[in-house]
Amino acid sequence: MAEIDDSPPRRPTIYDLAQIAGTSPSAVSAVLNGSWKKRRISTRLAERISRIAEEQGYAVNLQASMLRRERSRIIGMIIPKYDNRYFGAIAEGFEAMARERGLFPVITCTQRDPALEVEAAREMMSYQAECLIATGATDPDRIANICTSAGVRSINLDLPGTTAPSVVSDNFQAARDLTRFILERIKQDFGVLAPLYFIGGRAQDHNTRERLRGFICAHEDMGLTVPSAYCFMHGYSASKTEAALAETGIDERCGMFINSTIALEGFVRWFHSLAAPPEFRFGCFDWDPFARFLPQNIGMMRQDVDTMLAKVFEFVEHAPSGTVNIKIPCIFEAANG
Amino acid sequence: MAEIDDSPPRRPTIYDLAQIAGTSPSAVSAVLNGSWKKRRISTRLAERISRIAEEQGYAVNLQASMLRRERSRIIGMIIPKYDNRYFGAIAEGFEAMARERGLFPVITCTQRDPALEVEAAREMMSYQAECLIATGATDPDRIANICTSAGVRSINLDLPGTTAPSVVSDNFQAARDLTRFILERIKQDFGVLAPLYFIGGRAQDHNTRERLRGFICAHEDMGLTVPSAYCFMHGYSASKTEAALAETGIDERCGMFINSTIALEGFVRWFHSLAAPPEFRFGCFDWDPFARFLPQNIGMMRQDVDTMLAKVFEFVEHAPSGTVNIKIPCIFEAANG
DNA sequence: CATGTATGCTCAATCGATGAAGCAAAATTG
DNA sequence: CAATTTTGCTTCATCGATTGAGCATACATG
Repeated sequence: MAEIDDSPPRRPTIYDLAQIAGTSPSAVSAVLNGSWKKRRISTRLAERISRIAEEQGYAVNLQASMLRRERSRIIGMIIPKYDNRYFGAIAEGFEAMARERGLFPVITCTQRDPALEVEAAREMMSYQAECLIATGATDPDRIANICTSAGVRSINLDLPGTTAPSVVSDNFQAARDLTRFILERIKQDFGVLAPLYFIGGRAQDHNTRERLRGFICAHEDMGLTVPSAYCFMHGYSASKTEAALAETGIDERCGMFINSTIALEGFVRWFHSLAAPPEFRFGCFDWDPFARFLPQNIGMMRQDVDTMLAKVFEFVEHAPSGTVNIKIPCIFEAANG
Repeated sequence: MAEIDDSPPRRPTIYDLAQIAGTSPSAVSAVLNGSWKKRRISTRLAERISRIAEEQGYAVNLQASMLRRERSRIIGMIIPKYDNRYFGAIAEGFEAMARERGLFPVITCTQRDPALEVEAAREMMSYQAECLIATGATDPDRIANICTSAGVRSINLDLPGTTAPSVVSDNFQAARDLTRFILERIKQDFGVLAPLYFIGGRAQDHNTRERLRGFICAHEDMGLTVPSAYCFMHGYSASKTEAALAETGIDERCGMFINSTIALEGFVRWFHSLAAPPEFRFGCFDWDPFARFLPQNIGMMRQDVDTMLAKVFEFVEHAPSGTVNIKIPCIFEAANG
């Protein structure tokens, strides 16, 4: 069948609209970007142009517009994963808050891969992002340097850096509180006061270190010492956590501090693979709506995403002077497990 | 303190690099975008320019580059939420597969808000996206029209439309299988063959309708009729599902088909709010690593995200002729609950 | 009626990268 | 050695929107 070449009704430009309206491209531009009042275009012409733009299905070419303008209004974010509620909430909240402020959010997920993080940061620079939020970056200062040398501001979220302002959870305090809660609970339920296991995270990771510090501190508060063999830090991986637990004999009737929901996935997989699942009590740093109801779960430490993002956007609007590292308290939620 | 104005080491352009290298902007451009072999630039000059670009921290201005080029290589996706594993996996997989193919993925989350969906689609057009994937759109044809009138291809994912090619789960078959599995299980565990409750989703929603059809069909297969009062479809909202369940008296020892993880959130909240939680068996359409281990959960129907995305990218590369609607089988995973 | 000012537009340069066309010098060929 | 080809670059128009400057015309003022 012979096709008629109606194929490329190419996206209309302001030149096309100007032609149709019998006016100049600059009038069209002014009308469509809202500067027409200031540029003394008559209401009559403005309405006509708007109507024609509508009819023609005109959409501004942001590439051209941003090239000419000084500001792109793009705000970038890199984030490790979308596989848990914490990062999911950060991504959703970030988009919503950016839009509220008339900014264009662009998020890229970097799989905790340092090379991808760097690549993504460079990509954001190329998009002329005005500001980049580095969430949970493996090397925040590296990202901050990339931004600085492009004249772009950056803010660290979740994991702090030393070059750019940072907004993180108060990991130490929250871990200390959660640990105390678990210790008290095993004493109450099992009648023993014994050290907990610490499961998940990376030993080099700032947040893990802070939480481990709070964990150990809460033990000391109660006169306990944590044997180093009680700490399982095999990265943010369910499978590695599961494998590590499977290799070790863990006593019945003890307590565990699970350092992330991803580690919790490994933990529950291991737990349910056991022929005779033992009695435990665990608490988890980070929140999940289903994990809440898992048997033996006694509480989750939920990070306060809304407050963290509010702080981030404060910094977006007024860059703080000097190196700041804001710590946001977490919200403890007793579980029903 | 008097600040020295070293402030704007403005982002260097190819003109700046050309100046430094004592060459022309087009040579710089050719070297930096890889077309220099073809444009007969000497290796010597190419190396010098590359070094200078490196030193100066040059990053191409994609706005300018894309304006000039014919192709943007941007591929857009709109997605409702990031609050469950299904959409999370889609987002992560989409980004990875797009990058593998040398495309720039841009994802926007639209909160199941039809107005936001339209706004986001228009924004993608303005970014000169070459293709838009509409995931779980409330009105896929609306989005497809916006794309078509901008000369952009679109593909529906998760929810089908009539104008653009669609890739969805085989909701009917998977719902039928899941329903049969639950029915058999309650017969085995409770010794009764009784209709199940259907919980979650929207009655107007295509996927819900298909699943309901499979649900009813599986009942008929076993000689059962589903009372209409057994269906609770209060949207994709945990709170509304919870509230609806709280208002109704549901018998002990029965089975339920939960139509999404978000409905499951409402269900478990309701369940755990009861003074004396009754004996149930439930299965859930969609998968979650923790929900898997919830007591009384007997199985989850996991959507095959990798296969769905593979199909989507097939369509991205070779647009299918005519209206196609590909149905991808789901993967049943028996639960340990 | 000359002068001033407000109105309603248009012109043209510009943002940074790209690539077709062109040009000079070097290398090859007959 | 003249003619041709190859090499290695540069020039310049272009993508679409923006915006400072400018230019008629209409209107108001002294």
